[in-house]
Amino acid sequence: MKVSKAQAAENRQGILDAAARLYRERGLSGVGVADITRDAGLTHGGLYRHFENKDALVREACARAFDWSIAPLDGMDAGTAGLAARVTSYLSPQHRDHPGEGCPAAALAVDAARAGSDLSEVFAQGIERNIERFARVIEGLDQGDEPSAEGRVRAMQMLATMVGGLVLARATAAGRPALSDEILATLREHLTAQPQHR
Amino acid sequence: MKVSKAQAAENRQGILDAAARLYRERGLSGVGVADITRDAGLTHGGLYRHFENKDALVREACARAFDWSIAPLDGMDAGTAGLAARVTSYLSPQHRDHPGEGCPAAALAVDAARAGSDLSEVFAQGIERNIERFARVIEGLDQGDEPSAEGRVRAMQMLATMVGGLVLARATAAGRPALSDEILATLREHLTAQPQHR
DNA sequence: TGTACATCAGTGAACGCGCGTTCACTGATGTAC
DNA sequence: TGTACATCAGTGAACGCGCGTTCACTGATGTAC
Repeated sequence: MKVSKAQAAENRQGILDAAARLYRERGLSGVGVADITRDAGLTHGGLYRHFENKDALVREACARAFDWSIAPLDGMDAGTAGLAARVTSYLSPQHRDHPGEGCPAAALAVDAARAGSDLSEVFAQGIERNIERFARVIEGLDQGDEPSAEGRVRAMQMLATMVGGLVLARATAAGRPALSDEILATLREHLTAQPQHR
Repeated sequence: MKVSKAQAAENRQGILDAAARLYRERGLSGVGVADITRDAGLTHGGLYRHFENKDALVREACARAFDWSIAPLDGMDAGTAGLAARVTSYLSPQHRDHPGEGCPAAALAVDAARAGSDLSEVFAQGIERNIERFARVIEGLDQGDEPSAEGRVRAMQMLATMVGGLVLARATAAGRPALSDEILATLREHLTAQPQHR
């Protein structure tokens, strides 16, 4: 049956929410469209009233996941305290064990690299925004200010280490929990100490 | 028809070679067993004379990929020159564009995190070996020597940054080549300069 | 404000397809005598 | 060394299954009068 415009818009958001979470949890090829609509409380047939095909859904879901993961960086007070908190939470066992609500770059970047250039563009935007926001926080700048080249370099270093650390920690978590924890703890210490002596 | 024992062993190796390459190129769920045996010049039915199932093949192929990717570290002369060369080649556009012959951690760690604990154990072993070899090279030690705790920490930092950098560069390569190149160049510079002033 | 009707979000059966795995079969290999 | 035969690596058709997508249908919505 037909449904009110407001309800339809809500259903669309519900599908995107479910997709963003499930894709990060199980990967782009580990989730079927029926899994997603079922999770959103709908049946699979109606999906195509909202999205052209699975690829379009994936793109929107990834973009939404990046929006969510970047949002906390905007409201952050500049300086080392906020930065250290962000690093600590990023490299926490909680984040490692719950990719569904976590960083889309760490969860899906490898999948995105194998998909077409449309999805790569979404990731490039998300990663670029992450670099910019990180650079601003590192340098203690306001929203409008342009970060310096040095700040951008530092942001890339931190992001690469965080993403790589989380990826390695996740790959080893089931097989050798002690190694996984060691990786997280070591990098957490390194990255929260770095700002002072560099 | 039956085939000589030598030929059968050769075929088994051929299947593993093809699997190790194709899985790194397209991901664990992006390649079918028929793709692999076809690439090795065989048909799919005979696969199960060599491997119990797809999971067992994946595990052996990943272990083999780690063996290959770690081997160059053994013959390396200790010191910053060899280390810098390794970093430069790891974070090169060539490595980014040819995952099939590259680092299995960067190519498959996310897939491994979603698979069972058996595969995670393979990755934990491979990553642990990588950390140890890297720590030895950083500290200029021989094969038998145990690296120090500090060397191990430094190795984890370098590896995480390299893996994260390569993953981010790959995810952005198709959509924004300039950003992808910038990430590689920035991290290359950072990691090859670091040994002196730390 | 009421009424008639076109719209269209959502349903669920059906489709074609590719996957991992099985299995009866083939015929060269390698062993027993 | 020759011969007979059991072994088993490899073949290719077949299977059940889950996937993305399509489509005829339903009936509440929201518009036209």
